Amino acid sequence: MGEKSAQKRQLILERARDVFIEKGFKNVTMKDIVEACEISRGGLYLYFENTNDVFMEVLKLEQEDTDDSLEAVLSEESTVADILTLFLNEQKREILKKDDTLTIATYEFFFVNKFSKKDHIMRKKFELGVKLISEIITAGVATGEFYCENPLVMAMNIMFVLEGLKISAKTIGISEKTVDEQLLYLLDGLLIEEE
Amino acid sequence: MGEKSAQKRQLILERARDVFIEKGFKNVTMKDIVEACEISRGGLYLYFENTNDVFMEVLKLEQEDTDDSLEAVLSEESTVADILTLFLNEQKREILKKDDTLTIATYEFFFVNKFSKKDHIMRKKFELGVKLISEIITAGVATGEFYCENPLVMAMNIMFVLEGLKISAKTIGISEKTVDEQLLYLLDGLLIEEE
Amino acid sequence: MGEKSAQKRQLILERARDVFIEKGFKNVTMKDIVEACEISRGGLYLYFENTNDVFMEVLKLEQEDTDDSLEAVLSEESTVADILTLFLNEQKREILKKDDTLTIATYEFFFVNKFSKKDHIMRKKFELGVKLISEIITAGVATGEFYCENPLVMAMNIMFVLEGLKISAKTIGISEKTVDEQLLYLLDGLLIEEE
Amino acid sequence: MGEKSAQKRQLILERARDVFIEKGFKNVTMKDIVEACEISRGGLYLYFENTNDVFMEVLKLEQEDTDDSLEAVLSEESTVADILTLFLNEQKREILKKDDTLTIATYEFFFVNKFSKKDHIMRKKFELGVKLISEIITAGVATGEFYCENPLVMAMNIMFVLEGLKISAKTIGISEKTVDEQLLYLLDGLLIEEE
DNA sequence: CATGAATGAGAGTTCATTCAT
DNA sequence: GATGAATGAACTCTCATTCAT
Repeated sequence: MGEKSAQKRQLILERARDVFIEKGFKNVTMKDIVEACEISRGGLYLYFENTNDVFMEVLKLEQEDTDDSLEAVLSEESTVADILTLFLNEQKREILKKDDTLTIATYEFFFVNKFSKKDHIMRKKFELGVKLISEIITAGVATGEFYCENPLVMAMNIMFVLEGLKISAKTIGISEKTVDEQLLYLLDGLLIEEE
Repeated sequence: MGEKSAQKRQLILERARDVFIEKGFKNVTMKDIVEACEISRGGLYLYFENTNDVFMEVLKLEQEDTDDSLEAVLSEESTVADILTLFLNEQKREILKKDDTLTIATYEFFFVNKFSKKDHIMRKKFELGVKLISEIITAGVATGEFYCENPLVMAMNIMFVLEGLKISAKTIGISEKTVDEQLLYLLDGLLIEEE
Repeated sequence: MGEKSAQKRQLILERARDVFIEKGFKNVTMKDIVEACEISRGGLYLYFENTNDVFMEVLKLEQEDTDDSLEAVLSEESTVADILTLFLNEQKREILKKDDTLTIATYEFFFVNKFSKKDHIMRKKFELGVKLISEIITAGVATGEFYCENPLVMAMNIMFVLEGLKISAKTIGISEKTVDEQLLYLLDGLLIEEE
Repeated sequence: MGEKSAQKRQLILERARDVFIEKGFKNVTMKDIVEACEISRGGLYLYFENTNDVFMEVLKLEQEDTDDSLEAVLSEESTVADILTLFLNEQKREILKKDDTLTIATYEFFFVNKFSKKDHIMRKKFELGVKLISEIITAGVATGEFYCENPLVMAMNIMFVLEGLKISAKTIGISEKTVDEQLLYLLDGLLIEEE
């Protein structure tokens, strides 16, 4: 694929991303993407086989961006409590974001498409989150900022709560207050109680 | 609608339930339901307007069943810890159930269909769970079995974890061990630590 | 058919008439009529085979009413010019009536259904009109009120103008002023010019 | 839409015209047109949205043809009486044409579809007729061939008679003799009576 | 007579996918 | 590579009509 094609591919993915954000995954047709890209009907098929294919690639790009922003968080020097707060705030933003998320599309996609653990982008993201949090916790325990008996289980717990908040936000709806309450509750569970 | 029609309606809902379990929500067409029910194309429309309509009714039935089984749990006399364990085990079963859940269909349905808080079946179910758990906790605190500063927030926390486990089971996959770990973690957070 | 059935039949025709007025002929389904009559689906078929059948009967009733009102016009003693004016005003009302006419339904019906001259209700109505007008003209000529060389051709001419106005009102739309202008023009063609 | 598509569009309109002539407007389905054109079900939708859309375009083409033939009539040099006769004969032909007219379809179409005066093709055609006739009359009055006090009203009168004849031909049926009689009557009303 | 559930044909419409240019 | 016309499968939905009760 030449330089030019790569550019076109990129363009398609950007436009397709908007479509998935707007309509979720299952509601998006190849026609929708074609129209959003101002490309020819047959043209799209030169780059992607079907909406699954397109969405996978959109997701990969997305992941790269997330990784970058994660790194940014970690590169800042601060106390572990601060880092965790930063991370949780980032999550809060994503949970409450209304019209600019691939969340719904992503869920819909992985309901239907099954992958091996190795190739499972969503799973990887989850595991990365667990790893990050457990490392923060471990570090916090070391500095005496946190108290935690089993950092891994706790990290997973935090991730499940976040996941629970995310899906609830997209289904039953959730207030900012509730999110704050929950994040605070998580943090409180870690902090050494000062008596 | 006479007695007989009511029976047929019931039959349709049962068969439709199976279809939704198998295919989720978005993938189900009126044709699918017609075929599962061995009725005529037009026949289905005598009872339901569209798949939304059918699914709503399936969900209502489902809810009634859940309510009944919840009552069963509560009617048994036992310690609050036992009741909570019972409840969590029930949830565990639902989380790990493979091919007999409306979970995916339900998520798909509520991604797309928005309701007022009042009419939101899924939300009601969530709130019922919160209420149940917080009552158990409060009771447990009274008997001295549990320790908890804010039962409501904790109850919500438990529900979000459960929700997180449920969605994760249907997307990234989850092992029984992980579920057990998390449920135990929740329970541990409540029990008075014996030193 | 017993007394009771005759009543029901009558009711159906009245309700069906409203439906035809509202929707024309081609747009009306048996279902529409059933719903307007609050009768059972199969019930309608006990009285009428199809919408054609229903409409024919509606039209017959309608015709009887028209005949009665025509008679009323003629029974009043007055000059022929007055009678003609009365008749034309009656026509004007029908031409300009907006939402209470079978006009469109009637046209639609006779576009599709062909009858022998003998059974052609619409044709009979036309011929009745011609007969009436030509008699009035002849009478007017006798009294010296009118001038006319060929009353029959003129009567037909008047009927065609009326027909033209009626169809135009329902297709391209027509103002009251235009109708008045035309009716006056017709009358003027008959009156002896006073110099 | 390229050259080729334009050709196909044209083909569709021609075939569709035949269908409308045969079945009127309301009876024609997209399927009918598809079958008449030997294209695929979806193919037709590339060019037209629905039967309304198709019919509108058929009508526009038709109108262009009429305009051309009108011009032809006017370009011939002759007395105004001759021109009027020519015009009326053209109308006569259209009134009596049996199986090659869009008349019924057109009426059915405009019964149901309402337009603003500006966009009303049928109305425009009517107004064009009025204009043409009134110009002929005015010219005739100038040359002394005709006598007429109000050319516009008379022109409209002639158009309404023609309209009445047309609709009557399609509903109650009408003989050539009757048409001739009426056209002669119209002409006589214009000619200076030689005493 | 009367009901209304049930059937099945048929119309509308949308798209994934192909293919000649 | 790129285009976009064309196809045909699949779905939704509506009714005329029948028939057991």
